[in-house]
Amino acid sequence: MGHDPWAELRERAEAVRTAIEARLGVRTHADLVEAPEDKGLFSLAVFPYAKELRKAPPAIAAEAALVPAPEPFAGLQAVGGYVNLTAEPAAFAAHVLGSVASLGEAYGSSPAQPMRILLEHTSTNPTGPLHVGRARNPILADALGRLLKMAGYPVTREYLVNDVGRQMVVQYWGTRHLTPAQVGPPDVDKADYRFIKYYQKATEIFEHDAAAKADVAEMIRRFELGDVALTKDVRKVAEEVLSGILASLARLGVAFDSFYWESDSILDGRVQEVIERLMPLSHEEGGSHYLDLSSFGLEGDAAKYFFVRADGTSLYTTRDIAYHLDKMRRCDVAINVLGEDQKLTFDRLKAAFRLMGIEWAPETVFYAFVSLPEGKMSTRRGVVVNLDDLLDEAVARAGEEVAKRRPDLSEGRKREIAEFVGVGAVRYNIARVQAEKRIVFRWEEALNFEGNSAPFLQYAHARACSILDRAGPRTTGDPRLLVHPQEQLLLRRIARFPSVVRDAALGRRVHAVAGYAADLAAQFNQFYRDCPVLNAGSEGLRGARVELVDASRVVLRNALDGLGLVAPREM
RNA sequence: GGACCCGUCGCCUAGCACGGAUAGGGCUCCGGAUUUCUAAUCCGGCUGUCGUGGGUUCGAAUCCCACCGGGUCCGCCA
Repeated sequence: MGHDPWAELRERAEAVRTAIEARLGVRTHADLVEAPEDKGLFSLAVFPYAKELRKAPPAIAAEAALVPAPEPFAGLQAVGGYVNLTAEPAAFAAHVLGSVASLGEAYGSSPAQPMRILLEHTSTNPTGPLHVGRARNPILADALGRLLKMAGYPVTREYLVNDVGRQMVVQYWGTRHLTPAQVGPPDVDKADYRFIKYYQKATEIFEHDAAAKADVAEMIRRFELGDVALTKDVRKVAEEVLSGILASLARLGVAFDSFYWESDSILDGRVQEVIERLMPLSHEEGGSHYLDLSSFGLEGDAAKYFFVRADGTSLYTTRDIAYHLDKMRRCDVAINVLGEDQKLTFDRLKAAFRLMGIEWAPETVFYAFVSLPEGKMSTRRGVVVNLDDLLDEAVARAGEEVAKRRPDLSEGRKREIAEFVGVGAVRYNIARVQAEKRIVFRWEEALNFEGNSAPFLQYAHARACSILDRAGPRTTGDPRLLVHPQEQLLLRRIARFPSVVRDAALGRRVHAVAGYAADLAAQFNQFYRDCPVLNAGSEGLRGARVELVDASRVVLRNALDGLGLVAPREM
């Protein structure tokens, strides 16, 4: 029994299609599609054959329906201009549950693939706390990483730490010249909140203090000319802030396998190597150098890719190239998850690679921004919702719900449930939307606990666990008894899971799994309503339903896990 | 100005790369369901010019063209 029952069914259905086309004697090819649920598993629209056969589609469908169909199909039905391939319910149930049983807890995952994937995401500048606008990056990317792993690919999740540049130096200058009293108390006693106060105060001071401004300008100059001690000191500040950011991400369930520090690439000479390599390809303008990318579909300023200033110092573009050359050595496929504001930047990077004669290029997944009803989030204008605030609020709200629903539980247990419900609600609400669609952040939507939400999925999982707890030791059931319409609909969803995961991973479409999971949970709830498990009519049916609930539990758990959500035993 | 992205019930959203059967969900609102496995559930009802106009096709939310509205970018910043 294979790992992917749906793919196997589709393969058999494709063979039926081939047989139909042979019987009709057509050269025209028609596509097999998944059928509407009340019409079978797959269906074939015969309209494309009509022209070649010069016959009416219903007549063609009737002729096509005479072709025999293999197990577990029941046969072909002609309906108008369509031929539908229906499943024989008992055989279908046995087929699906057999597949699940063969993989057990790992059902949904595909065989290991050799292609190494390096997934870079978040990589937000280590100057302060993460806000909700940026939080879409880790939520989306972490789920993508989980789904890729489930689809069989070895994935390394990497954070590019930009501990280089003027912004970092300004912040460092603040920590050296300003006192905690001057910058004021942070909103939260956490490194990312503490250090951003220095950055904010420093930029404020430069507006009216010319001496201070000159001082930091001098520091930036020293930094850019390669002052090693200064570079290392600045990095220490970045490390502190990063620890705060990582703590927030950890609460979301997001972790990294590696970190790439930009300062390292400068100190160990990798950036200098890139400059030397680009020089022969470059044009010079006032002592600085750039690549001309105008033959790659770029126009105007966008076509001038400056990589070294007149004083010989590097630009972020140079370090970007150094970074991606390094990445290229460490993986087969590099995926970067980025805000849509980075689109042109990456077009330029890819063009630069081609100019260098490099065939390889990183792949990009872009997402649109999360904005507030009043407009764009802006740290400078103070119009932001920090990720930590959102999580705190979500968990507090979840806590109220738990207190209402489960007064029987201990305080500690209630807190645990509130945590995964609140955090899950936030993750799900962002993961469920197509990346390229912009999201307007509204509290009432982000904290939705019913309908299409994480708690809805988690609840279905807890329900399944509860039934299994009460069911006691497993008895052998007969899967061929699972012919109730709700059972068949549930089995159909379970069957599709491995394909859904693979398609989502390969298409980099995380939201597809969110939609699938919600659909699965809804169907499980309908099955729950119509099909008693513990009090099923016979031992054989009871055993089979217990097995179906267990299969549902595995799929719900793995779907939740793929989205980075906790699958609770109770809530 | 140019490039790229988005535009589907009152609100949010799926479907669009591979065109097919009455365009699925969720929220809101109204009305129901609990001697049975967790009611964060389920059922019923209301709600749609798929931005607009053309084109291709037996068939268009889906493909093509134009336009409208919104977003993002076009630094020797990162």
